[in-house]
Formats: sequence, C-alpha cells, structure tokens
Amino acid sequence: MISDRQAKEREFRKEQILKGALKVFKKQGIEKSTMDEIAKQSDFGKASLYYYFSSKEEIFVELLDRGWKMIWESIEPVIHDRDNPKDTFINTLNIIGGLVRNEPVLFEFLFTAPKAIAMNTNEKNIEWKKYQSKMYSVLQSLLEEGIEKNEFPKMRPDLLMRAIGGLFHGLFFLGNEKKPMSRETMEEFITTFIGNYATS
Amino acid sequence: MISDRQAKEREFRKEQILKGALKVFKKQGIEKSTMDEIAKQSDFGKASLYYYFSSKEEIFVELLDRGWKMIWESIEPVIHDRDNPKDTFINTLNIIGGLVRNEPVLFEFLFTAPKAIAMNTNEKNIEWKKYQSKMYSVLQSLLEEGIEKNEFPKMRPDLLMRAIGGLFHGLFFLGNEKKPMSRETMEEFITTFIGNYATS
DNA sequence: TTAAAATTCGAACTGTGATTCGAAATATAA
DNA sequence: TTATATTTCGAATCACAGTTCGAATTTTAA
Repeated sequence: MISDRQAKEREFRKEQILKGALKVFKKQGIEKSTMDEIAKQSDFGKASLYYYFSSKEEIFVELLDRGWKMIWESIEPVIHDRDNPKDTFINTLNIIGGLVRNEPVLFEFLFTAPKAIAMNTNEKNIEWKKYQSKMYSVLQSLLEEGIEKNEFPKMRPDLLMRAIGGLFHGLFFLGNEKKPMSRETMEEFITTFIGNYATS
Repeated sequence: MISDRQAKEREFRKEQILKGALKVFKKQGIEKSTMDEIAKQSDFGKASLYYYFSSKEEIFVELLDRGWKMIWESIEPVIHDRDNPKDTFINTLNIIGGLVRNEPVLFEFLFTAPKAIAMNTNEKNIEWKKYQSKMYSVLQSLLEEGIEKNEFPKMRPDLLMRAIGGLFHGLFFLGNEKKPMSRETMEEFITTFIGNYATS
C-alpha cells in the first residue's frame, strides 16, 4: 500500500535529487557530475540515490524527459497557428526564451546535454527525443511556410533553422553574463536576422 | 645526438598520434576518447603514446595549440585592415570557413573541446587561449568599428559577437550533412544577418 | 660488428567513480 | 504495541581508463 501523501513525498525526493544533479551540472559540467557530488548536493547518501533512480544515466534522462516535455507543452498551444508563420515563429522563440530565463541551468542542460549523451544512446533515450524533434520539425516547417510567403529571406530552410538555432544558443548560452537575455533584445536579433519583410 | 631526419620522424609520429586522436574524437566525442582507442587508431601500443606525450591531456592541448595558432596565423595578415570593418570582418570569417572546410574534424574539435576542457584548466592551457581570445577580441573590435560606421546594425557588439559566433557554429557544425558549408552560402547568411548597409 | 641510444609495448598498477549489499533506522498500519 | 513496509546509507565490490614499469626490439653511430 502506498498512500497518496507517500507518493507525493517520494516524488518530492526525486525532485530534490534532480535539483541536486542540476547544481552539480552547473558547477562542474555534465562529464564531471559524479554520483558522490549529486548525493552531497541533494543531501542523500550516495546509495540512496539508487533507491530512486536505477542509474546515473537515468537521472539525466529523467531531466531531459521532463524538460523537453515542458518545452513542448509550452509551445504546443501556439505553434499550430499557420496563418502567420513569422509571428508564430517569433512567438514560439519567445516562449522558449521565457522558459530559459526562468530556469537557465535546466535549459542549458537541455540544449547541451544531448550532444554529450547522444553517444551512449540506448534505445530508451527516446522519450525526450520525440519532443525535441517534434519541436525542430515544426519550427522548420514554419520557416518553410514563411519563406513561401516572403516573410523570411529565401534561404534553404534547414540551413536557416541551423543558423537561427545557433544564433539563439549564442545569445542565451555563450558569454558569461549573469543577466538573462531579455525578450526585447532577443526579438531584435531574430527580426534583424530574419528580415523586416512585410507580413504579407 | 639526434639527427635532423630523426627529429622529423619523431615529429611525424607525433602527428600520427594527433590524427588518431582526432579520428577517435570524430567517432566518440571527446569524453569517450580513451588512450586505448587513440592507440588503436594511430597504430601504436598504448604505452608508446607516453613516449611522445606525457599525458592524455597533453595530446588534446597540443591539438588546441597547433590549431588555434593556425587560425591566428591565417587571419592575422588580413585582420588588421581597419579601413573597412565590414569587408575585413567578412574576409576573416571566410578565411576561417576555408580552414574548417579543409579539416572539419580538427576545427570542430577546436571550437568544441574548449568548453569540455576548460574545466580542468591547469595554468598551462594558456598557449591556445591566447590565440583564441586574440581572435575574438579583434573580431569584436571590428564589429564595434563597423557599428560606428553604420555598416552593421546598431546592437551591443558583444551580443552581436555571440550571435554571429552561434550562427557560424550552427551553419558549420550543426546538422549532419556531409557536404561542407560553401563560401557563398555562408557569406549570404552573414550578410543577411549583418545587413546590407551601404559601405560608407 | 657492437655498444649505446631510441623506440615499442605487454603487463602491471592505480585511482576514480558507478553500482550493489546488507543491515540499520524510520514510518505505517493493524 | 508490534509486525511489515519503506527509506537510508556505510562499506564493499566492480569496471574502466590513465599511467608506469621493465624488458625486448630496432636504429644509430663508431
């Protein structure tokens, strides 16, 4: 028997551990994130971590799953508006920007870890990848439609996608400012790049 | 006594090892690059690597030193032309683009590894960092002057630098095309972003 | 031809960090 | 209160990867 409250407490403790893992990630980067350190940061004994997660990898995959799901669910309500690709595109980026601003460490992890982890790739890494690739492909299709409608410069949409992805990453994650990228600034950069074409 | 030819052969073998290290990096990413694997790829016994390099770290630092030096020496002749910031800036990016096109793996390493390695930072990592930061600061000062002269959009130069850095990285290193980014395409993207402002 | 120097590498050694074990402590529910 | 389930964690264990050792092999130079 596992009471409702018990389940909640259990979940709460899992979250403590996940937070601890992020703290370590922030300080040391993913490769130097050891179970010892995560245990210390989350105030559990190392062995206890294994009561909640079956492996270190599972901790990170859980972060990715939850995070990418959160991203997807945040943009989903907006992203299907196809009348106005450019606005939709920018709205979407703004939503993501807002998320990043709230939890910079988590999102740096989400956008960084995949490259480091992807190589281990077991079959089950799949959950978060689904959300991630959904996001990229919807964004890219918005670009495609926007290009059609002359709202964006005429460039290969996949390249444009890569370029904007890089740009976004550069603005939010490069350099070492404490202050988060503001919505206005990011919009300015994106529209400068994407062009101030008439909206149909 | 060490003859001239001997020295050259020795150098040649070092290069074999460095090439092997890059092969491993390409296949496995930097964190999974083990001495065993490097030995296998470069056709030496693992222990022999230590005859040429005192540690694994030294192998990677050597790659960084040589690579960043190469970048710097390639752009140095061009980069001091201050009459025309925009052209100089684009020339410089084109030069770097050309290097990347020739040895994509090496340069992906150069632009990627620092983040992974920086955390170990001993004092002696310095050599390549000097070149790296020289490059960034000259590029950024070109942006500053270009902004003054209205050749670039009026934006914070450090942010513009980050954005363009990200853009460049996105174009060259994201996605999984075999074909290298062409000079024309990259120039198109950069000028689109940077704006087609009159060159005074 | 031979002694010294340079090179190679299999086999240990070592340290680190992930994972498991088993027993204790604590909470739950009857 | 007591039996059962849940939670905790110190102390082993295990695996892996970097590094060192020491002896063999090859090259050099006299």
